[in-house]
Order: sequence, then C-alpha cells, then structure tokens
Amino acid sequence: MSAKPGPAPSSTDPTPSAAEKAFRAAAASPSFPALEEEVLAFWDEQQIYEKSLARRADAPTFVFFEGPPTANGMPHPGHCLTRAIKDVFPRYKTMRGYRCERKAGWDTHGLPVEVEVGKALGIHSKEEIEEYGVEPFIQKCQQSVWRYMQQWETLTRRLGFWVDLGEAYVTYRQSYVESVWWSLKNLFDRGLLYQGHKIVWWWAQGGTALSAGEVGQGYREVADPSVYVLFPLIAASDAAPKRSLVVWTTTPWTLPSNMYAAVKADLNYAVVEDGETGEQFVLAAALVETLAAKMKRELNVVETVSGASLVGRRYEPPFADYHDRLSDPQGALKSGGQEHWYWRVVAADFVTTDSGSGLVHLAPAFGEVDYEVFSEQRSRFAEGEAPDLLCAVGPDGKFTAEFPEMEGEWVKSADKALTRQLRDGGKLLYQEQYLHDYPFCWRADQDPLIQYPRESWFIRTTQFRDLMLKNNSQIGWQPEHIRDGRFGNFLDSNVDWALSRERYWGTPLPIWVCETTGRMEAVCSYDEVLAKPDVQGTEVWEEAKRANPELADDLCVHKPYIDAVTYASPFAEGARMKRVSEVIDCWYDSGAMPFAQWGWPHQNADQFAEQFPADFISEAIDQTRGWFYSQLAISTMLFGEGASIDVSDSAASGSAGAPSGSAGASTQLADRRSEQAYPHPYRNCIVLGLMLSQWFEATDEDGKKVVALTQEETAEHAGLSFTKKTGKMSKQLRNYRSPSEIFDRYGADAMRWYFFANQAPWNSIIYSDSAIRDSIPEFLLRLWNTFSFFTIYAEIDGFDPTTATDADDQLTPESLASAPTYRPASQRSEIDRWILSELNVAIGTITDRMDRLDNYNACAAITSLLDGLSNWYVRRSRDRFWAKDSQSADKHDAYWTLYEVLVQLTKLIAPFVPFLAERLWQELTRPFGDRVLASVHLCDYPASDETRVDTQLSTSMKVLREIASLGRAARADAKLKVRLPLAAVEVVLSEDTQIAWLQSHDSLVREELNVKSVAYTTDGGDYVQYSVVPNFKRLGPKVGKQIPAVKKLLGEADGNELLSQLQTTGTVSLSLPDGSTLELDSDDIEVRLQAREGWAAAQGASCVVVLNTEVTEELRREGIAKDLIRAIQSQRKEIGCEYTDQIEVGVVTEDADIRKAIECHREMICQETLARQLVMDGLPSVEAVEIENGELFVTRVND
RNA sequence: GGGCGUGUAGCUCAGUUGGUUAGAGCGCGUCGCUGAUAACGACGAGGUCCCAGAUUCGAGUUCUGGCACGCCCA
Repeated sequence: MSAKPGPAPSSTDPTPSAAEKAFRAAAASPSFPALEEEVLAFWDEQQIYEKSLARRADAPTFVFFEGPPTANGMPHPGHCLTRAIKDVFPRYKTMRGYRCERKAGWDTHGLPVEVEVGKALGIHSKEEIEEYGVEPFIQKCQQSVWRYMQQWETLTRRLGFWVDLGEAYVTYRQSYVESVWWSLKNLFDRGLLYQGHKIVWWWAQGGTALSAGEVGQGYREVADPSVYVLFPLIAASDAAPKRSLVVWTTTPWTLPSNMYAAVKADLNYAVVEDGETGEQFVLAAALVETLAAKMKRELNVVETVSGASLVGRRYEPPFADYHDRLSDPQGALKSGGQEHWYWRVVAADFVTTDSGSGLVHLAPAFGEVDYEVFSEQRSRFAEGEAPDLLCAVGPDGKFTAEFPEMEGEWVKSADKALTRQLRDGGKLLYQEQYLHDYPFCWRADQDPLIQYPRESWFIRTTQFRDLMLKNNSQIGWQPEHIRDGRFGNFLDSNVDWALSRERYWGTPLPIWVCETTGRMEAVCSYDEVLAKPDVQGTEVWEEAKRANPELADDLCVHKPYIDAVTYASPFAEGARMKRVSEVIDCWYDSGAMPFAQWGWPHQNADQFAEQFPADFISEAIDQTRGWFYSQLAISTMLFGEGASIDVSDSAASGSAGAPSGSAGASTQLADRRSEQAYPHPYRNCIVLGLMLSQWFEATDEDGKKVVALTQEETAEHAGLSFTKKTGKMSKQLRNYRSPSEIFDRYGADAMRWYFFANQAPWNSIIYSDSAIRDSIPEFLLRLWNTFSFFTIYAEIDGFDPTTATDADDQLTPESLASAPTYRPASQRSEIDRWILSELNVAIGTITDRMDRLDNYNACAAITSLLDGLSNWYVRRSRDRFWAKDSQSADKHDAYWTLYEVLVQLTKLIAPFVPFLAERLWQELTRPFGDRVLASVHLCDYPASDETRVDTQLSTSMKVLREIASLGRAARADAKLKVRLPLAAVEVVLSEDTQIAWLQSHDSLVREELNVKSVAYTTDGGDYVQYSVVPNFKRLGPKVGKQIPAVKKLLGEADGNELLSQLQTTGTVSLSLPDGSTLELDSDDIEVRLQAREGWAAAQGASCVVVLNTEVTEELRREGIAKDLIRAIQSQRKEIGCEYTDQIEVGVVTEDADIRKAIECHREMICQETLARQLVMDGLPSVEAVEIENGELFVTRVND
C-alpha cells in the first residue's frame, strides 16, 4: 500500500506548479486494488466522510437504519452485498443534498454467542454452564462478542462502506438494554405480556430448546416405527359391534399422553370389517385400499360416514394410566352443558389422507399443531373448567411417574416396548418402518430432539395483526411482491411472539415477581430498580466490579448480577420481589433499535425524533421473519394507533442522565405520528436475494471432491473433468473466494459494480471470481480507457480548463463556460451536441431510477452512456484530437465536451464505484489545485440540463449509427474490407423525415464506411421490395376483429404500389371482406423494406443500405495507400516512436500498383504518419520489414 | 404438506400499460482496427420465451392447471 494519499490537490502547496497544472497521460492499465488503497488512505487522512456529512449539517434528513450484524461471526461474501447496497443509497442521497447519518450497530446477544463460548470451554449443556458458573460464562460472552470485530471493520472500510463505526450502537450496552426494558414495561403495563406454554424443539440431554435455525441444521433421514393403533370407540350400547378408530403415529412414546384423535370434518371415513376376525375399523375412505394392501387382508366397507359425524365420539385411550387415575373428567362449557376433557374425536384442518389413516393421534405436549388444537378445546370450556395438559414425560426426556410402568425410561428407546404392549393388548393393527427426516441436536448428533412444552412469556402480537398489516401496506417494498406475498402472509398468520428464552446471555426480562402473591411488575431502568424500597443484592455486582475493575459496566443489567437484586414487595408485607429468570429473544433487541440505538426515551429525544422512521433499510430475504418483522411489530405496538406512550415514568424514576428533552419526547413523537401515522418504522426496504456461489467441481481418484474457482484453476488438476456448479456457499467445500482475496485481485469497485449493475438486487446473486473479474473490462476499464484517451491528448495539446476563470468548486458546466475557448453547445459540432444530449438524458434517467431505489436500471443508464461516449463519441472524434492545429475552435469544442462529460460522469458514478470516481475526480481537477472540492463525494449530484437535451438529434444519430452498422454488414457480406474505399452507397429509407438531416451530416457515414458519397432516398424500387403491415397498436383498437383481414389484404397487395398511393393521396383504401371500406393513413401502417437479390445490401428496421461495389483503379490505389499507412503506423510503434515523433520512410518495391499508389497519395501518407520524407529506396542502417510485394523502412528523425 | 419466488440464447440476466423481426453482457465464430494498443471495434451464428389449456384480432407479458428448481415455514 502506498503511504501517500492519492494525487489530490496538495495542501502544502496551494498554487500548483506548471508541471502539476497540466494533465498527464494516465497509465494504460491501472491496478485498481492499489488505486483503491490510495484512495482509502486519502479519505482517512482528509476525513472526507466526516466532511461529506458536515456539508449537509442543515440539510433535510434521509434516515438510514443499520440492521445490526453480529460481530461474533466471520463476515462472508453475503455481507459484502448488503453492505454495498447500504452504502450506495446514502452516498447518492448525500450528493443529492440530504443529511444521511449512518450509525453502525452490532447485535451481541443470543445463543450463537453462548455456543461459541461453550465451544471454547469445551462444554455445551445448560448443566455444564451452571457448573462452570454463570458469572464467568457471561463475562466470556461479553468478550467473545468482539471476536471478529477486526475483520468486520477491515471489510467495511475496504468495501468503501461509509458508516459511523465509532458511534455504533451495541445491544448489550446498559443504555440499549434499558430502552428495551422501557418498551417491555410499556407492553407489560398494557397487559400485552403473558405467560403460557410453548411447544419447542427440545434437546432433552442438554436441557435446552433449540432455535428453528439450529433444528434445521440437524435433520437427517431415519427409520422410525410407523404404527397403526386401534382406539376402541365407546359404544352407545353393548349390542353394537366393536368398532375401533385406526390411528397412525410414528412416535409411539407419545401415546401414553394421548388426549384426542383428530379427523378432518369434510373427509369421508369408511367403517370396514376385517374378513378374518370380523372386527370393525374406522379410517379415511381413501386409504382403505392402501392399508388393506399393506396388511394383505381384505377389508370390506360396511358403511361410509363423514368426518363431522365422528366428532365428539369417545374412545378408550391406548394406555389406561391417566384414565385410571383421573377417571374420565368433565368440565362445564361456556355454551352451557358438560363435555369430557379427554379422549374424544375432534376436527382439525391439518388432517390429510397423504399418509397414515386419516385419523391423527394428538398428544398436545409433543406437537405444536396438536397444542393448537388443545388450546382451541380449552377455549370452549368455562373459566376454571378447562382440561389440563397431559404430559407423561419429564424435561430430561424420560417417562415420569405419570406413566409408572416405564418411569425413568428414555422415550425414544421405549418405542419398541410400547409397541409390544399394544400388540399384546390387541391394539396394534399394523406396524412397519417409516423413512423420514427427523431433527437431531446439531451439537450432539446422536441425540434426537423431541417436541416438548415449556413455560414461556408471550407478547400478544396477534392483537396487532390488522394494524401491522395496515402498516405494512404503506411500506415501499422492493420487490413489491414481498408486501402481499411473503411478508404479508407472514403477518396474516401471526401468532403471539414467544419472547422468553431460558438462557443466560441476553437482555434480562425486566419483570420482578412477588414471592408470596405471585404478582408482578416491570421496570424500565436499572435506576428504577435501585429506587425501590429495601433493595438488596446489588453488592454482587459491586463486588465483581471491585474484584475486576476491567469488567464492562454494562454487565450490571445482565445475569447473574441483575438476578441478585431484590426488593420489598408492594403486594405483601414482608415479601420480596425477585426477577423472573428468563432472558428475551434477541430478535426483540434488534427490532427495538429505532429507539434503543439512541437510548430513548431515557435520553436523546431529539435524535430519535429526527431519525425515526427510516427512509431506507435493506437486508436479505431471510430477515422477513427476523428484523423486518421485529421492527414492524415493536413499532406498531409502541407507536401505532391506540398505543399510549408515556415516558414520564422513566423521568420520574430518576433515571441517570434523563435528558431535559425527555419530557417533550412524547409530544414530539406524537406530532410526527399524526403527520405520518404510517408507514413506520421504515418507509422503504430493499429485500436482497440469496447469495450463491459458482465453481468448478470434480472428483479425484480417491473419490474426493476437488474445487476450482476459475476455469484456469481447473487446469492445475490434469486429468480431472470439471463440471460447472451453482449453489450455496459452503465452508467445507470452500467453493467461494474470500472477500479480501477479491479486493486484492480485482478491487472493491469491481465487486460493487457487479452487484449493482448485473441483476436486480432481489434476484439471487452469484458470487463468483469470474463474474466479478468480468465487470472490470466491461465497465471500469472502458471508463478508464476513455479517461486515459483524454489525458493523452490533453497533455499533448496543453488543454487547460483553468482558463475558465469563474469555474466553481464543483466544475459545473455553467461555470466552465467562462473560459474564452468555451463555446456554447449550440455552436459546436453535431457529435458534441449529441453526446451532451445523451449525457443529460442519462442524468435524468439515473436520478429518476435512484430516487426510486432502483440501482439496477440506474447502472444500465450509466453503461449505455459510457458506451455512447467510448464507442461512438470518442471513436468518431479521434481525428479532431489528432488535428494539427491545437488551438482550433473545433478542437477546443472537442476538449470542452469530452472534459465536461468525463467530469459529470465521474460524479454520476461516485456512489457506485467510489474509489475509481475519486481517482478520476482528482486527475480531472488537478489543474485547478485546491480551488475545487477535494473529493468527488463532496459534490452535488449532477442535475439534468434540459436545454441540452435534443431528442431529435438522438433519434437521427440512432438512424445514422444504424446506417453505419448496416454498411459494415454489407461490406462484410461482399468481402470488401473497410480500408478499401468505395465510390458510393445508397441508403433507402422507409420515410423521409430524417433525410434532410442525414444529408447535411453524412461525413460521419462517409468516414465510417470509407466511401466517397452517400445518397439518401425513399424511392428505392430498384433495390428494394416494399411491404406494408398494419400498425397493430393503433389499428387494433380501431378495427378489432378485422385485423387479420387487414393484414392479409396488405400482405397480398403490391407494397410498392401501396406506397406510391400513400405518397400521392396520403391514404390507402382497402375493401374489406365484409363489404366495408377502410381508409388508412400513414400512421395506421408500417412500411417495411427488403433488399432485393443481387445487391450488396443490408437491411435494418427502417432502412436498407446498398453498396456500389465497383472498384476503380483509383479506389484500388487509395486502398493500397491506406494499407501502407497502416504498415508504417505499426512500424512506428514497433520502433518506439512517441505520438509526436517525426519519421522518414523508405519503400522498396517492384510492384507498379504500389509505386503508383505512393505517387498519387504521397501527401496523405506523409501527413497521416508524420513522415518528413518518403523515398522509393531502402534507408541506411535501418532494418527492413516485409510488406506485401516489397520492403518497408521506417526510422525516427532526431532534431 | 403450506406459502413465496424463479423458469427467456452455451452462461449470467433484461424485457414497460398485451401489438406481430424477443434484447444485453460474457462466451463462441469470422473479420477489422493498430496514435485509447497487454487495448479496441464490427459483423455473425445461437431461442419450442418450462409444458398444457384458456382469454384475445393479437400472449414472453393476463388467467387456470401442471412440471422443475430455489427459499421460508411446517
């Protein structure tokens, strides 16, 4: 890395020396990574980011929220994308005049941290953690949070993501925790927090619940018993035949805890009779045959009944223990009457006939859907009359005394014995093995997980479902389908938020419970607890701090210290208030960031009022149920309609540092809310797609997978055949390059541009070495070459933009106009006006797209502008830059035009590729020294100058470019290379609107096609066959069903005749088959041309270009001269001539054509090659080069 | 099993309110240029727009039903 900053205007020397003042030719192919490192150093040194914010100190805000990543994990390529997207819009908005603060943030709580620490300590169960000690464990967690901080900061900086890392919010900080506490207290006081059961995936051996993500990791295919069990129905009378429900399950160990059997109400059930035993069974009609086939028995249908008719029927439970102990309890229903608590048939929608018997065994303790049915059932009973949950299994996964015969047995190993018991009791109809995916603990992969009920705290989010939906409807989602699709559906099926976690490292639930009465209250800050009567236990923290003064003060609000704090109960004399033991879901932490990042409402009322809601956030799609939801839910509950925000209690509690603005916070926010009740907490959200990798994979002779990241790398493994793969990134396969390698090889701009310009951000994005590498020549290098071209000639000609004495510090086009050599665009040549028009059209498009958060199409507009600049403007203007007279008006026009476009383009690309833009800015503004802004990122984004847009010219130029392209195609077809001049081309157009313009500007075509003359005509009957087709868009609505007839008539008619009719009368009349007549004017039809056979011609959409293929002697000689020029030029380069060096040329040949060509075109040859002399002889001590039919000698002339 | 998304050239992707010759970049082929030159340019080949129905004068685009893949949830 260079120690020096980029070649910015030097601060030590305010007046640049003459040498510094001039442009200097730029390196042909720069090292982008090295360039970027220089720019980074420059930004740091000059504090450009800080300056960019300071310039907008009083500007309107554009609010950005950083979704906090966890610094506990290594940053990976996916983070590059989110961070790049999070960077480009704030940069853009800043240039557009907004103040966009970018407060970083870190998510620091939760199980992943505990797991990391556990790994390091070699422990993983909760027991082991308790044994180790919660206090040292928590301290280790706090330290572990910053494990990869260095890598994160490096990545963030290197990618060019401008964000205030120094001011980052951190979820474990006391102020953050207290904001979260405040919000929870608010919910608690409003009765929105409650305790209930939650069925979780439970790791019995470790005594802990697993998160969905963890469960997902541990699925693997296993064979479980699949049993069809008989539940004998309790018959209405003894006379009735014995009937049993056929119930299917793959978890026999849950049968002792059976509570119900479920049917689907609208399904048909068959009563079948076993041909051998005469027993009767009930199962889904659709599954009778399947089961009969399995059992190899005949099952005769006796009767068919509906599922609904089975509902309410009672049966004998498969194991009688509960039944024996509880007898058969009943309870009063809300609707009046009595109902049995257990062992009856209920209806449930999730029942299907896809597998099993169409009758489902419900053990609500061990299944989430089962539990929902149970809750439904409970709700039917009157207060105090509802059934209790049956659960014969302990948290250790072993049967309890509720199922005495197997007490202490691990449930999963009880399946066999249970099945045997069922068979012995005649209750097993059929048994087989069933292959399915079942989750195991990812930390102990021999331990199967079970679903198990746990006490949990919930937030009553369901109460806010409609408000959240209403809120969601106002969010600007990118892509839009998220709103009514994935996110909308998710909100639609909202269930109460299971908030608590029985873990250690998290925000403690701020609820204290009275040990005597069980009554509870919530607190909103540490100080509020301290202010309670007769507080005890604070010494635990104080001692810890004394013993280790390094301890982060924030830990005082964490376990185990906060757990030790108790106070006198206001509910019962002499009783103590103790905190509940749980911590909360860390998604709640992140969702609280809009206010918690400021410590609001305990402090920073102004910041919060100003920075809420966000104008823009972005994360990947996996956050729909994560951060997108947690933010929306929390904001809706706290700030939405009907919420009451009372921050006075926080002030009253004497919260340390409660700001003076705090009292006003409530009203301020309310005002803001009434202005814009919706949407919040974020107005716009870009949902990013998945990040995939692409690599080459082969299998070696040992059957091991070999991965190569590029085609080239595959060559290192001779003999293996590689296939290209696209898929998820895998640490084990190492099928992707680390971001830092990409930065070192190709640079951050290459990666950024690839992300921004190659696909809409919500598509899955492929992160591959080659894809990123390819964005260099496609865009970065092409732009650099164009810039380099400019500097080469600006240096030669001494172009000096500082002659614009009124130039402002951003070099706006208007201010450059003060230069004496600067002519208004209207006086410049066509091509200058054209590129300026294209520039201003592009500016309009780019700003329009970016304002709509559409980076993809903005980039497309930039690319096409660059294409026009590089492939047409510069190419067609080359000879203007080569022209001898360095002071001609035309040359000045060319310089001013190219300079302006480059300067504007540099600003346009600044948010996207900030490094290259910075370097270009510094190079382009070098002559101005420190009269201009030090960084392009301090500039305003260009505004489109409508007066420079000339749509007519754009259209005409498009036709012209098409003509040139067609001419080349025709030449290629006729095998007449471009260096050979031709006498004429004729261009046949379908309409005359462009002809006048084309005629007056045909030098471009003549040069481009190397022809002596161009003629334009609409009357090309000799070369062209005309045909006429309807203009469907216009005629469709007009004639409707007649369209096919019109098309047919026009197609059959002689096109040439129709055209002449149209030209003379202005209309064409058609007699339709239905007898009516249709008059068509020129807008109703479209004329198409087709080149006739036998001409060297090429056809496009609107014209045909016909070549005159006759090659005269004269033309042939000119062609030879041009060949010779090319040979001399090539030799100039070979002997190392500078652009301006003069040469002498000698040609030795016997070829009469060559001699003649030189004779005729001596002047042109000398001029083009800067030859002082051209002799028909060898040159002394100069080596000859072979040319066709002769030898060529070229030598530099020294002055 | 449910929800959502995707399916267009060898590859990666665009494709506006439905309008009749479906585009770009890369790759490939041919050629050109040789004073932007370890670049650059032009031209060309390459398509059952996943399948099947429906609506319509007209469907890559709208609707219905499938198929495949991906993600999320169960």
